Amino acid sequence: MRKNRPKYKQIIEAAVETIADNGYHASQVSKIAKKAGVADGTIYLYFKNKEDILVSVFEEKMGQFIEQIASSINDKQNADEKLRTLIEMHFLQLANDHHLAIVTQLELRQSNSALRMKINEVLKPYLVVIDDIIEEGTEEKIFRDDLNIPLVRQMIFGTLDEIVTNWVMKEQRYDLVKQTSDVHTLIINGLSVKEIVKED
Amino acid sequence: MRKNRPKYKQIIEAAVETIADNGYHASQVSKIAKKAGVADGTIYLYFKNKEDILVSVFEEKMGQFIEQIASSINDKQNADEKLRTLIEMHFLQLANDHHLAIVTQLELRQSNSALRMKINEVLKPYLVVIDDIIEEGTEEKIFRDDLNIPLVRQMIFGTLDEIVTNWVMKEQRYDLVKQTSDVHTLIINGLSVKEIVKED
Amino acid sequence: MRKNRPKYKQIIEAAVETIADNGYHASQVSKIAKKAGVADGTIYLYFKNKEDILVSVFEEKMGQFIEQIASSINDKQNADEKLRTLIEMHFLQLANDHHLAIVTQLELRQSNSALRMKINEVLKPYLVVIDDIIEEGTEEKIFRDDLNIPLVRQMIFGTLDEIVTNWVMKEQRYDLVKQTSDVHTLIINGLSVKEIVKED
Amino acid sequence: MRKNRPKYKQIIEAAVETIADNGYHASQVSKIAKKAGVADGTIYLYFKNKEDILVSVFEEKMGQFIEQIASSINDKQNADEKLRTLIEMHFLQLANDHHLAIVTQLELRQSNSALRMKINEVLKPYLVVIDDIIEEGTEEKIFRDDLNIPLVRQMIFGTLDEIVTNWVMKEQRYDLVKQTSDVHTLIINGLSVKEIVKED
DNA sequence: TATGAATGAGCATTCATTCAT
DNA sequence: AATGAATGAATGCTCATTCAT
Repeated sequence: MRKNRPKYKQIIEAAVETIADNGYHASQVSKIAKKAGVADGTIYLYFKNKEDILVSVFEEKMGQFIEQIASSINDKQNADEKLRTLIEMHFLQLANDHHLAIVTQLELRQSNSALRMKINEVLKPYLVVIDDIIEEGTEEKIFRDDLNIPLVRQMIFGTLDEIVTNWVMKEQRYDLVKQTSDVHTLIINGLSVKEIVKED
Repeated sequence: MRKNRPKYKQIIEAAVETIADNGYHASQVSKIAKKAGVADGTIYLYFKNKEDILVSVFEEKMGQFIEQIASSINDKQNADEKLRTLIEMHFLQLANDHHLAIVTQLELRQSNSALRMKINEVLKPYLVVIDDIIEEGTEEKIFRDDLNIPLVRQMIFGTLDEIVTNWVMKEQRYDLVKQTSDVHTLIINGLSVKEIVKED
Repeated sequence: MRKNRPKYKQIIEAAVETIADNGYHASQVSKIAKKAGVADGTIYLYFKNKEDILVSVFEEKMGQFIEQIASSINDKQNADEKLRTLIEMHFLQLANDHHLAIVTQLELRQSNSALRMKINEVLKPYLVVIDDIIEEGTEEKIFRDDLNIPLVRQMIFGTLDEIVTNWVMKEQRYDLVKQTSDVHTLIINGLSVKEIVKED
Repeated sequence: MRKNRPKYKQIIEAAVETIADNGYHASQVSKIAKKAGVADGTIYLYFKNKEDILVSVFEEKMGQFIEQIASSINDKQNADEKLRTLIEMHFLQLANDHHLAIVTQLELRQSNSALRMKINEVLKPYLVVIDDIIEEGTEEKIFRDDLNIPLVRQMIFGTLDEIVTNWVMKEQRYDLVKQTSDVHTLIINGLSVKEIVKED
């Protein structure tokens, strides 16, 4: 299988680096090939075309990303803990791979709609993970039972995504992972003053 | 001032339509010129280059967008009402202008990072409006006083943005404005079950 | 009309020269543009694509070629004279334009089938001219009345074409036009010994 | 000798089929190798390069073609009969091998001039056969004694070639061999009305 | 102001050929 | 003898921008 051959991974890694360093539009196939240490033509033994490289980058990296999160969540006891872990792992993984963060948050968004449709497909399993947590929380009576699940999912994903994008655009100058707790609280409790409510 | 000359607005409108109809990458300067009813060269009497057209589109349209929201908020009594109004107006304006929604949520994101930085500049006044609401809510003791304001702003903006993008990608098949209340509740109260707390 | 603008003809001439000098496959668009003294992009203001340049070369040159022959034939008195004139003009014109001879006899034949179909279309009027002569000769009782016209036309065209091609491949080292009379006699009388018949 | 090894012939046959099915330009070496059931690299154990494959195709096929004609002619009594047989065999063989007809009349002509020079070399023995018939006819006083032999040969070959090419381009929809008699008469007697001559 | 013809830099992809196994 | 993965040179076309009119 082509995906197991060493050059496949070499090219994927080279693509991430090239895009992170030069930006999406300046990442010619020849540049990726050079960084991967293969000939231009070799690229086409492993990928159908340039778009296929980019989709594969996303598939490989996001596949790991999502698996990592899914497995970290597995041994958590309740939806609240799972949500906290999801946030933390989301931040942690991108904080640990600066190249990947730049590529996913900034560069790959410049792709045309066809490519972005494919990227959305790759993201679907992540959205399912989020949906499952919401449902579990509702069953555990930790979350409200009248939640509009797609909407909640969009809130969670939109929040995390925007936070990471801001962090990347601020050139990653602060600690992303440290925000986990605040973000978790915001999503769970919202802006309102709970204590006031409790004191009723 | 160039912005008051009739052709300036003609070109801006032509750009929005062209991008909405053809997509970002298929919107050549010549196509925009044709739709605006001017010669290609004329474009360059009003705009420095193609990027300048796109930034100006965003400035003009977002300027109105933000003003509209800011003025709607003005006569609301408290931060909670203001936030609800902001959400509603955000949704309402994009729901009322399909072209604009496609352009801002999908097409303009395909621009390179340099252009996106400039677009972020244009968005700043909107972010200030959000920040002000958060501060006001804190002062009114409606919101918690330990809120991390940039984080909250990112949550609010990221949530709204993601919701609108999903709606555009689902081809605007459902009523966006009807989601206002749910989104407002989510942001104010989060996912947690308040009633249990109240029943203490 | 684009065909009357001076650059159109410049490019056509440059294409003929370039192909004659470098051969069909080594005639890049950029080379043609350079010889025409225009930018590469200018080519595409006058021609749809590379194939369109080549078809146009053939159309222009063959158009003149055929017209020249047709008009020379006009004032000839009978089919025999017309045939002789056709042969002479066919040879004369190619003998007078070495570049054109190389291009039509050798280089343009390397084009793919799609292009050659179009080239055949351009040749059709020439074939009609030949057919008309054959019919006229039959009516004048100069030619036999049982002639298979398409076959005769193929004989005449095939003969002339093969003779010119041989001459081009022999690097045009002998006088092509001088062959007119021999060729004419061959086509009119064939190989057989007429005198024997006459002696009856 | 390489030509006797079984893979040599396999590759030749695969090349003819591939070219007939896909056209000259779409007949990559890898496609020929696949159809021949050998690895790409194996081709280069039997042929110097791609051009060598094509020349060899022509050599093999034309060798048989010419031999067939030469031997059929052998037992004919006079030049007239020999010429008729040559025409008939030329048509018959191509009519019997549609693949070969397409390859020789259309596809192989798309090769560059260098290859066509080599192909012409292969054809030389055929031209000699034609020359011999002409000379014999002259000696037998069947043909005129003032014939320009190269010219006559070009007429004969050009005529046959053009007729076959037309037949292939008309998708071989009529009976080529049935034309033998007409073509023979045309070449021997030309267009002219013999009876007029006789009346002298 | 306005025009629009002209410019020319930039790049994904194919495929004949090689060579380590 | 045979393989087939790897190579890398080579090119048509687009489109943002300019500038003579």
